[in-house]
Amino acid sequence: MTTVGPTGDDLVEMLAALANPLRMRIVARLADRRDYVSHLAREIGVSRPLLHMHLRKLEAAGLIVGNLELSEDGKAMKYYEVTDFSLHLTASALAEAAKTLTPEKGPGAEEHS
Amino acid sequence: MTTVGPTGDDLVEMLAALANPLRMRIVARLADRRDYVSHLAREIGVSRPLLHMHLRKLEAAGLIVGNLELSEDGKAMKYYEVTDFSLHLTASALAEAAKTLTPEKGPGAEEHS
DNA sequence: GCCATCCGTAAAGAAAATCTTACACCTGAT
DNA sequence: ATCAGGTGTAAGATTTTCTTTACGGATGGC
Repeated sequence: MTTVGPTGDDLVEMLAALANPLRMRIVARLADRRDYVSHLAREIGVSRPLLHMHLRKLEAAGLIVGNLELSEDGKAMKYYEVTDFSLHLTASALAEAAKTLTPEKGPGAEEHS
Repeated sequence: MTTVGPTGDDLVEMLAALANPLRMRIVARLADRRDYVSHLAREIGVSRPLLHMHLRKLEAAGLIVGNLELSEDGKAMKYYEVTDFSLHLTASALAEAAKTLTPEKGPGAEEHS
């Protein structure tokens, strides 16, 4: 059985994206229905710049996707929606992912010539 | 179907604990076999105080547990091992968890008497 | 006594994440 | 022209997380 899943680094990024109350709420809202930035900001009660930042992080992790659309009255609106992610986290799954983590930036242990 | 799972806040804590390369490696090691602090620190190549801090975070999240034991030669050694956690992360699972998140510390929206 | 192993923590510095405020741009309606 | 609504981003203050360095205490063997 080789489910492959995301690399260790990608997994860390996804987990980091979800490990925040505000972002968890954002995902929850978008899971119910897609929405555009300004409206979502009002719904959740956050400033637009702040929401923008969190959306970027969620999108970078591949948990949501946004695309710019034009409303009938010509306004440019960016709609976000969740992707079909599904992560099963167990100790062994983590062990598997850990194998593909970028090696830590050590103090440059000298490689002999 | 009511799988209940952890509360939103607990889930955030667990995800935050796992969303770190070093801690992911720690869990990976402990998933293979339990170990005590000093040895684990040498294996992973980290200072003991640093490892200690990460272990605390993982334990606080309920992902690992440690207990102090006495080796034959009388040394006190703290052994850590992983717990049987299992988290299934999907958009709807997140939406469910988000319902039990602690309300944000708002600027104290006045409660009318 | 002195050294080696184990345990822990406190204090201070470096780095990263979070949040606010302010700005700039575009479109349609008044 | 001005306003209302949408978009985005940049700079700075604040907070949290990560990391190092320096301590302290306990045990057993030389």
